[in-house]
Amino acid sequence: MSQTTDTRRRLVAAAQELFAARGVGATSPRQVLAASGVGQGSLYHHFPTKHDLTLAAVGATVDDALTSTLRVLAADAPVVERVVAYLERPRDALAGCKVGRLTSDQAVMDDAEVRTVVGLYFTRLVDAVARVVAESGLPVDDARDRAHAAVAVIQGGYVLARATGDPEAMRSAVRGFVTLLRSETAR
Amino acid sequence: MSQTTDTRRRLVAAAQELFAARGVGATSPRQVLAASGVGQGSLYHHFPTKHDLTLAAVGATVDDALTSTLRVLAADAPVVERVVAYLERPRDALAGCKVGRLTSDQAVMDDAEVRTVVGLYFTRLVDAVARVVAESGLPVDDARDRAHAAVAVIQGGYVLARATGDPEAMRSAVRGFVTLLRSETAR
DNA sequence: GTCTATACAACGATAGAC
DNA sequence: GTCTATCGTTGTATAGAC
Repeated sequence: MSQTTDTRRRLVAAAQELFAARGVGATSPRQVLAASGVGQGSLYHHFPTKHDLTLAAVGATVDDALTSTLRVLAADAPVVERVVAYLERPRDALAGCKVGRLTSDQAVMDDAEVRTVVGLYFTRLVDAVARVVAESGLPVDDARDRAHAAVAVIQGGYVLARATGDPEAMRSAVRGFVTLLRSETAR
Repeated sequence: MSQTTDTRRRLVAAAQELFAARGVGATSPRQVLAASGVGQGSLYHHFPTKHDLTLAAVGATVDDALTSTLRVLAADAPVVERVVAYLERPRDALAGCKVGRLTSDQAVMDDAEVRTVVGLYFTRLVDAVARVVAESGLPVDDARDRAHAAVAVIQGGYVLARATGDPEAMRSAVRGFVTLLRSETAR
């Protein structure tokens, strides 16, 4: 593995962490430098502008998140339980969703390319959940509505937990939704 | 009405608009000046620091939002329909929630006083929805879970709509949740 | 209370030596 | 590919006249 590649990775990894903790707009290239331990010249060699660094870091974060979520949804279990497994997955509620938080980050929304990457994450996530729900035999449109609601409960759970400073808010929202989901199935 | 009060109001109104459109961290005192038409000296006379201006503007936005939502929840209708009325309320989904978006705004989360105001908004909102749900006779804990889920669906709906650039994502999430809510009631 | 002018740090980015 | 030094701009805030 070349040194080039290694430096690049350290920069991207440092950017991913800082973006997750403080957002893109509130993170400066200088902070990424300090966190990664590389020099200023190196950063601008690998990533000429902040846009380039942001695209690489957000792209990596989106890939990681999608991969691990799709694995949970593909488990060998009844349809409802696979959706419930997604919903009840352990999460750092107070940290917020690494991807979802970017939708109110002006530095992201002002950058068409990065915004597209964030949009694709949610499109694919909702599609994956909808496919699972549709296995139950529910009409496709209804399955998509359920999928949107499920993903929204998680994203909103993050907002509630962060706003109140209480991770229990996320768990309460999930419990409320799962109860409704199961009560329907049990009918 | 004194000129002092009027200048103050124009500053707060301009700050509210800019904060709603671009967030607190991404809005500078200079932009507030330009939008309000007042001079630099005036701003710093009424609000010595950005913190002071932020607290006033966010406080006003929270008050407005809470007041109008509580009115919807107090309508004269069956319990489930009052919750549905809150859920189906017309919203500018692509703009995001003026309050919810602040939970991923670093300038807000770094300011303990402002953060508290945002937290209280959601605490009160969830409490209000939970009280309505509890009128149905559901145990209090279950009512609170439903309320958290309902508010989360809306907040998550904003995230989905903004991420995908499609307001239909919010409507789909709401439809999915309302269907589950009504199916339970109809049992 | 409001104005103009200014201070000082941090921002994103570039220059040019090695 | 990486370094140190520096650029021009904007951020938040202050000074002092009116």
